[in-house]
Order: sequence, then structure tokens, then C-alpha cells
Amino acid sequence: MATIRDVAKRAGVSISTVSAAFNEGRVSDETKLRIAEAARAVGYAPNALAQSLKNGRSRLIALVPGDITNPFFSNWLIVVEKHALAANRAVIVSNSRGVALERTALELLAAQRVSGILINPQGISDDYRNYLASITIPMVTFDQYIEGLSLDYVGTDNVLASRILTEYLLRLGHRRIAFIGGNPGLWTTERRLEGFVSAMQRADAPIEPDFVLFANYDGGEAYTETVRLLTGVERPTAILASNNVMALGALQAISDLGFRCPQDISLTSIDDVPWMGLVKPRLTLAVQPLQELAAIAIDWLLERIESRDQASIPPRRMILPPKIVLGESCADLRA
Amino acid sequence: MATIRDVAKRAGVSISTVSAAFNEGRVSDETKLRIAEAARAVGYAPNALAQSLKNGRSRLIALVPGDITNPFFSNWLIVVEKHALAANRAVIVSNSRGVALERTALELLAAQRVSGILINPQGISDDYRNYLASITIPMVTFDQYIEGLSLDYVGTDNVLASRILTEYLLRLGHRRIAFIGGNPGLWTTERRLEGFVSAMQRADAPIEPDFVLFANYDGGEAYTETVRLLTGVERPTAILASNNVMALGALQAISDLGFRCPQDISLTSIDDVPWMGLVKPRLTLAVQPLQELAAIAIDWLLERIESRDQASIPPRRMILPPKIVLGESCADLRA
DNA sequence: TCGATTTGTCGAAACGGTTCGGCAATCACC
DNA sequence: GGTGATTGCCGAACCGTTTCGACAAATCGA
Repeated sequence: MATIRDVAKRAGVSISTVSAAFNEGRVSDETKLRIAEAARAVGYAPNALAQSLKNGRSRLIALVPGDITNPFFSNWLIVVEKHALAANRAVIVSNSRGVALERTALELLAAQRVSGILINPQGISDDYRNYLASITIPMVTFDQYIEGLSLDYVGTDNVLASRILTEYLLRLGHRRIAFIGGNPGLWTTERRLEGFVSAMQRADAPIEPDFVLFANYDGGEAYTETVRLLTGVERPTAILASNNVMALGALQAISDLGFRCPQDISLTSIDDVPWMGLVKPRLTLAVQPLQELAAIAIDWLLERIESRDQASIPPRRMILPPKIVLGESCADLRA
Repeated sequence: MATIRDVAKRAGVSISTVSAAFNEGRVSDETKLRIAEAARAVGYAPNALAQSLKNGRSRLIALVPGDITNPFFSNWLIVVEKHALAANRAVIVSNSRGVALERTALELLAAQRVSGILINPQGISDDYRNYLASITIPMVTFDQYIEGLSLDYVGTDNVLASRILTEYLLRLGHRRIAFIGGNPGLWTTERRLEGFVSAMQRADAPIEPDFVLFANYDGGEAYTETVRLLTGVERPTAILASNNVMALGALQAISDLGFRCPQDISLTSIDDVPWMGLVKPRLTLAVQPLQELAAIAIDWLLERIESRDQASIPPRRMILPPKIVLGESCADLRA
């Protein structure tokens, strides 16, 4: 690979002049031209490694999603990448699937001196929180909020999302509603549960302990839990699944057991579902405003990265309301 | 951030000894211990940038998929990441969506001196081929094969995949079969078309020119094309879509126009479909052996990266047969 | 016309590691 | 006890950039 020295030699100038020519240094137009020509001739492209080492920071932005196979996260990548590319930065993805890997991923990214991190933090231990706090790289968290950390956060109003869905079911006459949550202790899980509980309580609808389940945001586990729910003595009339893959798992269980949705059981969920139009029945959903969230997150991150003193920017929070999409998955029991 | 010098000072040794201690240099156990302690005390972690600069190559592996939102590719990432992590390397994803970005992505990766590239190359111009050939970084191509390049390649037997599906339809009595291809000129598109054509010819079934369409591996375009197909004077009795998202687009069109699948029109496709069990009817598919392909690709790449002289390894090709999954999306016309 | 600025270029010192040759001190062997 | 190999550590050079101070030449103002 050609280096700056090769270019300098060929153009008959010093390496500092070449460097100045590539950045906005003071170089005469004539010399600039000669250097550009020489660079092309030897096939020179600056070594990003050396640049980053010198600058103390690379041009890489890291995205640490929980599960890249979930379209929610892969679409985050699309948005983030578009913005990053516009700022002449590349995106490095470290899929963390599981908390153990999350720590490893962060250490690797820190070693790479990435310029910023966009993370969906799934860890909940104090240890992990302390580790996050110790990272000095600009960071924006999304989806999962970690309390007590002074980090930027963007996310959806999860309480609102599940409250709206629950109230919708209640309005349709449902009283026996089951809730399938994600991982206990996670911010989104707890908030979505909170919205469900508050709506139920306000309507004086009883919350059956057996009807509150946790399936770790996993489709397979949601399937199992739903099977149990539907084969129990007393069945719910509706299920609120707190994310897309769990909703699909639940729907699969409903279908496999020979139940019909919504005639036998209603289903509603948070998050968009891939190819929703093809899933029968079309689900009623509280969809996260993914495009907006991701755009804000990456913009905030870039702002931190480019600011002289990022510590001077106070931690910000942006919480957007979900968009409600009506489908045909909820039966009207008032008839 | 603490540097190797800080550690050296605290441990009372030279920096070369610290370096030796961290690699497999000759250092006494006692000194090693002291250094480890000092490193912990100052919070030292090697700067990957400096290491890479010195070694001339980073510990990053790049994955350049066509479209990360397609589960086919995001699952590639899962497999690749697992293997890479085991080899203590991180994966950087540069989603190339479109050919223009592909070139940019590669240039960025080259500047980062990534140690290897796993690419699904969508470009087809001579220019692009020449550019690929000029890259000296170890590289393995997958899915799309570029002729005339001495690069490793792993992929599915695309001719076989569409031939099997076509023959299956023919056996069920279909004669008027439509083919929806991806981007004209792309390897997978052409091979899948080839399999379709050869099966049709062998069965003496006529290939209607209007029944061979290209929708650029895009669900929306497939939708449009299918609408045109179904509103034409003479409708096909079956459609072979050459990837998952186009199949879903076609199915959506079928459903939106009020046709029933498979009673009114049969549908089959290549690639797995996310949450296939929930898409009604379940599709008959030729599924690519993704896990195996990705594992081979990353293993080959790691082998190249770790070999002293990667040019000495001749280019290899691995083509695996698809797995056929029977659904209920194809009607038997012989009845 | 002369001193003060500005302009264009250069050399050298970093950034944070790795690596290699050198050099005592220790060990093995006869 | 002398020779040769081994062990454990060090200093210095280097990877490919950026940046800063120095400096000659050109330009400017009065």
C-alpha cells in the first residue's frame, strides 16, 4: 500500500506538505495539483489507522443492538448508517445477543477507539452500570433506559404504548387480559407492564397472576407460554404481547392449537411486525417511531463526537409516543 | 486512557517488557505478575489502533451484505460474528444497499485496513470487477459469484434450486408458470432463471415472454409485477419467485387482488421466509443452507487471514444444494 | 525603501504499540 | 573452571499519519 511518503517523493515535496494538501492546510494550488496527481499515480489512500492513532479517535461509530435479526434493530442500522456515511464515518455493528457478550463487545469497541457508541443496553446489574459509567467514549442509549447514568437516551413511551393497547381491549369489553413481557427487570419490560397494570387498575379489571408472563423477548418462549395460557383451566380473552417476535410466537401457538384469532382470542402487540400485511389476521399494534428515534440518536451522537468538550453537553432524553396501527386481531365482545 | 508506558513506569520495567508480557515474550513469572497488577491498577487496555498500525492490519473482519434487513443476511451476521469472536476479532458491517455504496464501503474498509472481507458483491460492471481484483485484503465472496476473479466463493446451487421447484410445479400439472427474478445480470438471478428455463424446456412447456419478470429482489416491485401478471389477459397458474421478499410481495398482491393461494394461483420461492409458519398458506420453498454456508465462508476467510502467504491458497468454490421445504402453496392441477 | 505580515514549505516530534539486536546474568556440561 | 547456550530485560527503530515551530520568499503598508 502506498504511503504518504511515496506521494511526497513522487511529487517532490515533503510529507507534511502532502498532509497539508489532503487536509485544509496552506498549500499553493500548483503544488496541490501535483500532489493530487502523484497520489493518483501511486494509488494512495490515507491509512485510517495511522490517522486515528494520531488523532486519538477513529472514524468508526459503533451500534450495539440487542438482536440484529429483529427488524426493529436492523432498521436502526439502516438509518444510522445513512447518517454516519453522510458524516464520513463507518458503522461497526456488534450484535450483543445476551448480556455476557455485551461487555465483551464494549471492551472490543473501546480498544478500537471508536468515536461513539449507540447502544441498546440489556444489562441490569450494578456492575454493568458502573462499567457503562466508566466509559469515556461519547455514547447514546436507546430503547432500554438505564437509570442513574448521565447518558443520552431516546426511546418510545412504553407506558403509553401498552396503556393504549390495554385500554383499547378494555373498551372492546375484554376483562381477562394476559400480558406477555420481555426480560424481567429490563426497562422496556417494566414500563410496558406498568402501562398494562395501570390501565387495568383504572378500569377495575382484575389482574390474574397467572396471566402475567415473561418470555424474554423470545418468540419460542412466547409460544410455550401461550400454549400454557391457552390450555389452562381459565383462558384469557385477549393477549398483549410486549414485542413483535413474542406476538408472532403467540399467534403461532394460537394457530397451532386450533384457536382462531380474533374469534377465540384477541392479540395485540408493541413494535412493528415484518410483512405485517401477510400475517393473518393483521395485528393491532403500537408501533415505535423507529425512523425518528434512530435519526435523533445518531444526530445526538454525532454532535457529541464533534463537540470539543462533550462532557459539557448535559444528558438528554427524548421519548416519543408510539403510533397505533389498527388491525383485525381484536374481537369486540360488546356485541 | 492508560498507555503501555504508564504500566511500565508503575511496574518498574521497560515498555518492551510490558509488551512481551502481554504477548508470548520471554518474561519471568514474577515480572509478569507485577505487570499484570500494574495494568489493572492503571486500567490499561492495549490500543488496537496502535497494534494494527504496527502490524499493518487490524483485527476487524468486514461483512458487506446486500441488505441487512433481509433475514438471510442478518443471519449471516450472527454466524459470522460467533466465529469471529472466537478468533478474537470484531465484525464490522457495511450494508451496501445498492452498488454505488458498495464501492464506497469497500474503500472505507480498505482505509481501515480490515483483516478480511466477506462480501455479497452486487456490482456487475467490468470496472467494478477490476476494482475487486485490485484489492489485496483477503476476501471471500458469497451468494453472488463474480466470474473471472480468483476469489473464494460459497453459495447455493441456484440452478438446482429453481429447477427442482419448477419441476415440482410441472409435476403438479402446471404449464403456465411465471418467473420473477432479481436484478438482471446478477449471478443468482441468471442462475435461477437458467434452472427455470431448463426445467421448462425439458418438459416441453412453453415459456411466455410476459411471464418472465425482474423485480430487483425488492418486495414492492414484486408486488407491482404480480399485480400486472394477475390482471393480464392470460394469467399464469403458478409463480416462482426467486427470493423471499419478492415471494412475500407477490403473496401480498395475490391476497390484495382477492385471489386465493393456492386455489387460484400457486406460489413457490427460493430462500427462507421469516416467520414462515405464520404466513398463510405456508410456502413451498428451496431454502439455502445458510448456517453451513456462513460457517464455511468465515472459516475460509480466517484461514486466509492467518496464513503467512494468502496468495498461495488457490481460490476455492463451495456450492451446496438447497433444502426443499414443502408447504401448501402449490395446487395439484391433475385432480 | 524598509520593516512587518503573509504565504508556502519543511523537519522533527509525537501517537502507542511491536520487534529485534544487544547484553548481562544464569545455567548446563564436560 | 571454562565454554556455549539460555534467560530476562532493555533501548531504539519503526508503523503512517498530524501538527507545530522555523524559516525563506513574497507581499504589503506607509
